[in-house]
Amino acid sequence: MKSKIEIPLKMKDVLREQIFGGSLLPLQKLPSERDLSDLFSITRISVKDALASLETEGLIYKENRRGWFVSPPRVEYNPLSRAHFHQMVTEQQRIAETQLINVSTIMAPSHYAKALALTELTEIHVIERLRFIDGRAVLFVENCLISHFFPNIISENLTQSLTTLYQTKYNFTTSRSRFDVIPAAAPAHVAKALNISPGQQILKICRVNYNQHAQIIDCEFEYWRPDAVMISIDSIEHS
Amino acid sequence: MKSKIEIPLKMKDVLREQIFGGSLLPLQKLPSERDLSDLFSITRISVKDALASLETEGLIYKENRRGWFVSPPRVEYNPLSRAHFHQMVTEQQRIAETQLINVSTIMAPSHYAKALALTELTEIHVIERLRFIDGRAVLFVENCLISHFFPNIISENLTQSLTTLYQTKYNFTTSRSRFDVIPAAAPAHVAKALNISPGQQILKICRVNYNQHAQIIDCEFEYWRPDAVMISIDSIEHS
DNA sequence: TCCATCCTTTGGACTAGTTCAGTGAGTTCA
DNA sequence: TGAACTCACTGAACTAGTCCAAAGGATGGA
Repeated sequence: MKSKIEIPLKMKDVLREQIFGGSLLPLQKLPSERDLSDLFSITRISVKDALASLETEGLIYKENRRGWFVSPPRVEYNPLSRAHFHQMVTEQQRIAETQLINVSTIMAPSHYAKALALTELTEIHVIERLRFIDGRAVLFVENCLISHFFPNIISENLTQSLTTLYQTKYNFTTSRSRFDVIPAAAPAHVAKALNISPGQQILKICRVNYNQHAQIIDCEFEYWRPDAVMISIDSIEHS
Repeated sequence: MKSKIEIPLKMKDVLREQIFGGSLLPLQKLPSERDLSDLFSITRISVKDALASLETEGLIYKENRRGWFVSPPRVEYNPLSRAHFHQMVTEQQRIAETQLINVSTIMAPSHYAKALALTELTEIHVIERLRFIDGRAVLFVENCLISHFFPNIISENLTQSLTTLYQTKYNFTTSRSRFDVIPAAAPAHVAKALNISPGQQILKICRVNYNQHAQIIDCEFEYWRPDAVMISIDSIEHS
């Protein structure tokens, strides 16, 4: 009975073809899982498997209890470049937005203390922001600033680039940065902000920035929707 | 009826605890899906969901029709560093092996031609290799060399570092490299070599290397098991 | 000793349903 | 006009099974 393995393959192929062929456009909604299961005469579990598979290919993405959508092209992101988010996105003819989610001032818990190489209790500001490309939430960012380096920063406009703020208001330039890229699962608070299910696959980037005096001044945790980005680095740009 | 959502969560929590607690050691096999479904009194579909979720956390991995295993710690990988695979792995107190899968000499098909910036029909060597860490296949690599730069290279020992070979035999040093990191799905030939199911999530790295005369001499496609690696880059190392 | 063959175990890929909980559009009402 | 409410629709999370194909250990014969 060949049909058992061929029908779900066919559904994947049909959708893939329509996406590449342009019948389904970026950000467009796919039919519901129930409708697809009727259309292709397969069970919803098979539909879900096929959709999940197209998702890991980066062709489609889902929003919690809203449905499945066609992924727009990836943005190219160079974590070593000085360009900030809005600049990078605009250069690629896309539209960037930033939304401030939360700001808090706390004593650094262990995972932040470790990233910042803190050896004693230190006060930090945690700034949580959500970033959009073409109206779609693709990136959740947590910035952790060692608070004594940045007096009164929390009363500034925190929707703009923090790097610019460091430079203009505190006279800090980023002389060095270190970062790790890790395929990971979305923590609950990130999943909520990005409107994905907790535990879903995301791309995590941990950055540590040093100022011109070789001091660690802040670190950043970025959580990207995995279909939205590609990391792109050229060694010639910083040699 | 709370039990419906709590039991699968419990299974995830139990396994996670045992992994972090050390009751389940790296490379150790988990009970079969059927056994887990009996042990926790949930269906195999729920077991599969929970296991898939632990997989995206990077805690476990599977091998085709063999079972689920506990993931060893990630290796740190700096694609910009000159260190080759064996050196990098050994420095991290792990054991590296390389296995030659296939070597062929062909006219560059479009996806290779694009990466190599070729404008006309050009002959290339394609070297496919499988890399192991602590006995586990974690990385599939395709190297594409523009053949006129490397006369007779295919009769060399291709299990060693190609970069070293470029230097000692052809007097080429890598002066610049460009690379992209993309969360992607495993193509069929990669899935087969890594013994994962086709379409499973992997981390793809595309590298292009330039020699000291600023010529593109080869490119490389790396396909990593996503739980096996973290990309780690420090801007100070190349400034 | 070696090698082919069998047989058990494994995940892979399905069918056919149910219940639950957010989303969001449309309706109601002060 | 605008805020609150309703309700159909969505994916999320399950249950309970079936059949298939590859992997690999056990078996047995040359």
